[in-house]
Amino acid sequence: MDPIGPRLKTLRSHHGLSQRQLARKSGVSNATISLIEHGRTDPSMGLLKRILDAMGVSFADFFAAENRPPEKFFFASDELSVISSGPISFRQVGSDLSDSQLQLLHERYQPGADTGRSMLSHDAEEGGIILQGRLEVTVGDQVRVLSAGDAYLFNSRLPHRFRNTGSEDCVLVTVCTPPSF
Amino acid sequence: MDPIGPRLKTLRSHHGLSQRQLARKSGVSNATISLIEHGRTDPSMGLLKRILDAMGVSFADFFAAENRPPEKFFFASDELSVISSGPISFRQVGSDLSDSQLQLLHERYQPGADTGRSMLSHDAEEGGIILQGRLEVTVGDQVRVLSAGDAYLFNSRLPHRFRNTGSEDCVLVTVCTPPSF
DNA sequence: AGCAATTGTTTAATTTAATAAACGATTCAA
DNA sequence: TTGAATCGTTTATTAAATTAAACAATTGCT
Repeated sequence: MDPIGPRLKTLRSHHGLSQRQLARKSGVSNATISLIEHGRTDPSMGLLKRILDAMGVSFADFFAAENRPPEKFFFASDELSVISSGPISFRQVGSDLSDSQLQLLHERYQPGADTGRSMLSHDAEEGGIILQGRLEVTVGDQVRVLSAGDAYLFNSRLPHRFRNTGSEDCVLVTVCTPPSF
Repeated sequence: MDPIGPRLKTLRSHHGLSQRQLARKSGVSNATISLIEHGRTDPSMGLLKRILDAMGVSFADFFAAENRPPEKFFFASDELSVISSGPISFRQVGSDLSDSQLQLLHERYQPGADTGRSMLSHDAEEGGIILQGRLEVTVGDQVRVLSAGDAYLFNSRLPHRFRNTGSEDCVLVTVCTPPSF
């Protein structure tokens, strides 16, 4: 496993707590916290949970991300990578999302553009906000035409479809977690 | 967290393994596996990891929160819930995100609006695309002024700040996973 | 200066987890 | 009906985590 000691230490300092303060809040001895942070002991799950609880962090949160921060934070408009062209164009924020949990896209649907029905098996979640034009969105057995300012949010396991039934381009910002491609 | 014993037991049977088979694969005694499944012992992290490794399951997977799909998928423009008003206004897609991994916002910064420095302790990731106006974004020790079409993407653990240094409103779509509030 | 209250670390003692081995209960084959 | 092999559980022993207490170093207050 990866060193949880340093992770715990930075988490503690981010909360502005000393080893002894955290020890009091969690009911764990300060010695144990020191030993864990230095990797000199293999803490039990129950003990680790008491420590994380004291800082309001769940196991899911703590183990969720071993993803290092991306070195590139800002993207000029012309730096957005074009993923696909044709009747539907995607402009993605960031080029390599292998370390990222977030896929942010600027999309444009030409009149008549249609994704077709897609059923994604992986457990993801996606949403979007319409900026311009109209878009017909199908999720499960529900269908709705959204226009500028409207939005959607659903679990990607559900079958879904996007279609521009209007006569003008439809522009929207979408997001997916984790990235779908 | 919830009792890991029953969860581990169902995971094991789902993999078609007996206690002893799993014991051999993981290098852990079968007695220990029985004790864990019955909650009669508090396993150490290293031990639990060996068991999960034998089944190809990561901590993140094991503790990943089971998120049920939201029953509401579509949101009309005037249904976006206004989270905060003042110099910065947030319009959020969805009202209750407790089951969601995705927080999608339509934001408007008035001239001079400033979030101040914020250091979030939870491990999240956030991004956004500028639609209108200009916004000064600070991440770590980097600063950049973004304008329409530009974007950002970073890990929320890093200290960051948003500021509208221009003379007109700045409009953007942002996303955060998991939700920050 | 000094005293008091912190900080993080280390060590001996204690509590607890982890193992090896035995247990009774099944199943299947001879 | 045996015997062998498996299953999950329980117990005595061993190994390791956890603690309490003392350690040296630092900070702030008088």
